[in-house]
Amino acid sequence: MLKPVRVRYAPSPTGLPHVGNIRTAFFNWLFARHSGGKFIVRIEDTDVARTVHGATEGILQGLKWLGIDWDEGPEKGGDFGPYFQSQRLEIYWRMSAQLVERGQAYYCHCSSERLEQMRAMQTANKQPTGYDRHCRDLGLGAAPGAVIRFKTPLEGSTSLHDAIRGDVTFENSTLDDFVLLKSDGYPTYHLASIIDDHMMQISHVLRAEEWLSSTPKHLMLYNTFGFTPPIFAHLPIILGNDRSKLSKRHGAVSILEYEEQGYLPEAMMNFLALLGWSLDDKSELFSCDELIQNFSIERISQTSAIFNNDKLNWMNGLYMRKLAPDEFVHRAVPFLEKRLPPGVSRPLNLDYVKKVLPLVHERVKTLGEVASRELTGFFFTDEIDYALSLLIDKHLELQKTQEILETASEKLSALTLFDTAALEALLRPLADEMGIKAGQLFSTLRTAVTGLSATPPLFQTMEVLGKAVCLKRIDQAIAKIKDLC
RNA sequence: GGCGCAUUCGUCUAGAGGCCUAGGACGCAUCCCUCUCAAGGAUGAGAUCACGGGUUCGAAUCCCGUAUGCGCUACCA
Repeated sequence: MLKPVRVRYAPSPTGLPHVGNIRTAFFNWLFARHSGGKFIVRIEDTDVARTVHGATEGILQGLKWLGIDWDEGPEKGGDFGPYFQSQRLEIYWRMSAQLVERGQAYYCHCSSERLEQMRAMQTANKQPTGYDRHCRDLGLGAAPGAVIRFKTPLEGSTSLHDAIRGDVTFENSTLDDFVLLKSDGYPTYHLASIIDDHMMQISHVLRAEEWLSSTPKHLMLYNTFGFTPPIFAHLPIILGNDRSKLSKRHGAVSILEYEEQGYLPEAMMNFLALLGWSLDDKSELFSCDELIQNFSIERISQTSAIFNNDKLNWMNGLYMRKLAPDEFVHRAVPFLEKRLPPGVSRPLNLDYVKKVLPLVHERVKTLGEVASRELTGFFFTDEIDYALSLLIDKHLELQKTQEILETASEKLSALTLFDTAALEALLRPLADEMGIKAGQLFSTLRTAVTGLSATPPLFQTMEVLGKAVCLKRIDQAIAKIKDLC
């Protein structure tokens, strides 16, 4: 009979939720949802020294932001708790003591100094590093500073069948007597995860490839405890653009940073899914439901993937453009409120914002950009600042530019209805009348009114800015030219 | 040093012996659209499938070796 699917995401709270880490969580979640199983979150807070305050909250927030919910775990409980390993210490003590009693593990009194020296010697002699089993047969008892080590078989080999990589075999002789219980009373990953995975009835372990090498240790433990091991699937690692493991120096690595920058969770989800998984040779865009429906371990790739920010940006832009106008406004407003310069009065005028945002909707790659100086700054700040050279068309004289602005100002003031249609009807012929190209007129006005050379369409921009602001800025541009003379 | 995993366009990938003169996507280039920027449309450049041997009538696909990359080699996970 097939065991019900129960998978877990077991982060250790030692920092912000890394995208690679979250991707592992995501694949576990997809697999659980696809197969109607349970997704469990278990916090592996066994490294007291490296534990970062607030890290658990950050990890959970990252999951929530993406829409990854869990069936058992922190904030939720469940029938197999507690879901923090720091609250399960008695279990690990009992289990490791049991192994010592049975002669399958032993107390080791070696000091860290001795261990360091030993390792230094081994490295110097180009010997494989590893514990020399000094205490293995000494029959030592518990003592302050002692650890419990596993009695790794000296001979034979351990094989596993990985769902992604196939059969992998390790010679037992290459494995040392690893620590199960540390001297501070906390278990190592090896001990704790095996016990918990068993007790929580985990059916499949999908974890990052860096764990592949220690899987034989885990298998040995399953074996000596008499537990049935789960199915293992070791996921490819996510790399930075220089092919090394993705880390801080590659830029944003925390899922929370992406949230702050204004990436859409649905886009991030789609992008992450494609990092190590694919459906076929065509499909790229998947909704969450489609991912759940189509996900399978068999289609996970074996090769590590570089996190390609360009593609993420493209995909995010795509999802942004697919947002209904109202939805876009709804999601963008918080970013505007937060990121616009302090000089802009709050709360923002929502009616005005609703007119501005459609103009940048298809131009923006992230929600955060919505508040960028280049894109919308001129809509919100009173003063715009730009170099005079930007105002003067390459093919026009300073004098001519001034003339253009003055004429435009005059005509514009006479306009009663200041909307896109009226502006176009007025300005297009004006270029002809003045003997210049429409593009020259428009770009001169664009700079005067926005301070930028690239903006949304001029007439719409001017309509949103309004007659008063446009005239004021054109006059300021004229003054700017006069100042120079 | 030891052990393990991997190796298809710059990047993400399709490919499970003949459908591959290797397909898609991002990025890039050119053109179209156009008041600028985007968006959109079209076209194109870009991979002797890491290399070398086999197996086979036939290999990107199977086997072996080499190289390279990555991971592990902690009282970290």
